[in-house]
Parts: sequence; C-alpha cells; structure tokens
Amino acid sequence: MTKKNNTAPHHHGNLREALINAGLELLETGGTQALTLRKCAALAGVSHAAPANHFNGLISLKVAIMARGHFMFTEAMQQANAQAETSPWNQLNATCEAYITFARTHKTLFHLMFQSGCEELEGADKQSMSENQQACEASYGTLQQVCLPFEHTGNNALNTETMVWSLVHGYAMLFADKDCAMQDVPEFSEILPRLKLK
Amino acid sequence: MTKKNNTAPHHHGNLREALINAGLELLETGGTQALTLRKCAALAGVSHAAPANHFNGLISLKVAIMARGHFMFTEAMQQANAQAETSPWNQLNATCEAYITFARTHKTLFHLMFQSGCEELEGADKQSMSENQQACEASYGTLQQVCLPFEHTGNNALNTETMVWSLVHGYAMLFADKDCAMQDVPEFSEILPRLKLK
DNA sequence: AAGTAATATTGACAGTGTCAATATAAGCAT
DNA sequence: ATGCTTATATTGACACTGTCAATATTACTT
Repeated sequence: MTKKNNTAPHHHGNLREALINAGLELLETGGTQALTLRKCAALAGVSHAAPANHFNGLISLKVAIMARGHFMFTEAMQQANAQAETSPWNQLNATCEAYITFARTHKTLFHLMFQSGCEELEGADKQSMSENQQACEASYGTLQQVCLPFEHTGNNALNTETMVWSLVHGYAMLFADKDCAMQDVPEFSEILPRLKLK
Repeated sequence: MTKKNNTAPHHHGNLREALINAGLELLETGGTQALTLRKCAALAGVSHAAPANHFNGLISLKVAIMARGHFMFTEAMQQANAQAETSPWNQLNATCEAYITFARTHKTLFHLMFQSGCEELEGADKQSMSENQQACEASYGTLQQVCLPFEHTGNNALNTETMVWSLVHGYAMLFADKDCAMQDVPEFSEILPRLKLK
C-alpha cells in the first residue's frame, strides 16, 4: 500500500493535489460560490464522484485548501521577513504588511482560511485536519517570532502576540477590499506604531 | 400601492420580515449551511418560491439578514454604553466588550455580517442593500462616537477609530470561539490599555 | 500469474436556487 | 357593489450540487 515517492501511482497521478489546485483556482477566479466538488473534479479531468476517494466530502477538500492557504501565507510572511532589515521593528512591520497584502491578493482564500468556526469543520478527515493544524501553527509561529523581541517588563509574550495579531487581522479583514470601506482608511503603518510595544 | 401601516396587507401578512426572522433562526440553530431560501419559506409557512416576490434571490435575503444583524449589534453596543460609567475610557471599554460578546453570542450571524466581500453582495436588491448600508453606518457610528474623546494632538479621529476597530474586530474574529484557540487567550481588557490613545 | 486493495466510473437520489406560467387576493376606479 | 389592475403566492420544471451504492478498472503484492 505504501506509495513509491516519485512516480505517479494510480489512474490520475495524484488526484488529491490536483483537486486542491483546482479548488484554489476556482476560488481565485470564481469566488466562494465556484468552489464545488464537481467543478474541481471536472477541472482535474476526473468523474464527479472521484474526489470521494481522497476527501471525506466537500468539507475535507475545503480544509485541505485552507491548509495550503496557510502554507502560502507563511511563505509570504517569511519572504517579507527575509527581505526586511533585521531590526525587530522592521521585521514586525514587514510581517504585518505581508499579512495584509496576502489578504488583499488572495481575498477569497483568506476568508476561507479564517471564516470557519470549529464546528463547521467537523467531519473533515484526519489528514486534512492535521495538515491544516500544522499549517496554522506555522503561520502563527511566524507572527509569534517577530513579536518575541518585544517581550519586556510587564508585557508577556502572549499578550503582545495577541494584541498584534488582533490588530493586523482585524485591519486585514475589514479593509481587504478598499471598495467596501466607508471612508478612506489610514495605512497600517500609521497604526502599528500606536501600540505600546516596549 | 401604498400599504396601510398597521394591518397585514396581503396573503401572508408581511412575508419579508417573516423570512428574515426565519433566516435568523435557521442561522442560529443550524449554522450557515442551514440558511436556505426553501427552509426559510417552509419556516414561514409559504411555498418554496414565495420569497422571490420579496428578495431578488438568496443573496438579497442574506443582505437583509446582515442589516438586521447590524441593528442588533448597534443596540447591544449602545445598551452597554448606557450602563457603563460615562468616562471616555469606560465607554470605550464597555463598547468593545459588547462587540466581543455579540460576536460570541451570535457567532454565525456575526460571521455573515462581516465575511462577505463587496462583489459577493452584488445582485442584491436595492432595499436590502440600503438597509444594510444604513445599519452598517449605525454600528460603525457607535464605535466612532466612543473613540471621539481620544482625538488629541497628532492623533486624528480617523486614525484612532481605525486602530480601535481593527483591534477589537480582529480579536472578536479570531477568538470568538475559544475552542478554536491554540492557547489560552488573554482578556481583551488586558490588551486595550496597550493602545496609545491620548 | 493471480489475488487483493486502491482508485475511478456510472447511475441514482434528495436538496438547492431560479425561472416561467398560473392562480389568488388586495386595492382602486368607475 | 362591480370590474380592472397590480401585488402576492403557488405549482411545476430545470440545472446544479453533495452524497451514496454498485460496478469497473488499475496498481501493487504475493
């Protein structure tokens, strides 16, 4: 039963990844409505019921896509870190900017990644859930690391993380599409310095 | 065509409100999945296609429900204001607590109210859209007012509003269900004081 | 080479949003 | 009051969706 690593094992190749890719594409082009098991199957060139062999229903595919989203998210933030100057504040600022840029660039995916409450995800299979949990921890870990230098007297790390995460996440959620904003919104770089960090 | 104000005008009475109520009930009991035109119609005791006379499709019903949600939201924040001490900081704190409590109490509705990007809402009818816009402005206005006293040298009001809104909204979105949190989350009252407000 | 497990297909079913055609009832003019 | 017009509700249909059971096909193991 153990798959050989490199070669395509079965009928399709590896359908699981293909379906996730198809789902990502549908999500970005057609919005949440377009993310459909049957459309994914069609895009991957298989029959409408083929996904059932890899995902325990639509919810599992969604969770798997969320996992992929969090990996992309982590990569984006880490790349921003790598390119930013190494001072703690520059690292934090670059990470937040990447956070917001990701939300703007992958609006639908970002919403999917964060919209779902816990109980909505029940029923997803173990593999998807595990992948998603790992990916979530990776993305949160990135933010956590850039917050760490700001741990000081009276400000424990958890408190600072939570504050920064809430601020950047709220900003990203509320103002990801500028068209929706009721008025002109100040840049995040004007807001972040108003946290008491040190 | 003008309706008399008090008496039920037609077959059902006023089906529009009944459908919104049904939608709210379905949302709270059965989650996002349960919000369905046909289920709303059944709950209101009409045929499956009756809603078409009041809503331009499912999206319009959703927008109307979002509007109702924002009205409830505004009421909750204003009630908290009324009960809190009148100092600016107490007012702000109470409003934020009410914000978070609403997100926790009406989790699914809260997500619906804020999840949808602009373009997903396209196609909703004018009445629903107008109601929702008014309700959004009302709820934002409440937050805006409690931020106003903190306008000071160098901090314009818009900047402060945006900061506070982002922080409380991010916190509410991320930690509305504690079960999902990766770790224990500090109370919001420990975070709010770390904004540079004055 | 044969057998077994994994994978994909086909067909079916209930549920969904939406549309067109029809029926019913309310409000208004005469 | 009577008839007309408009608003509202019903019925039936259609395509699309997720999901399941039965079957077929392929890959891996022995």
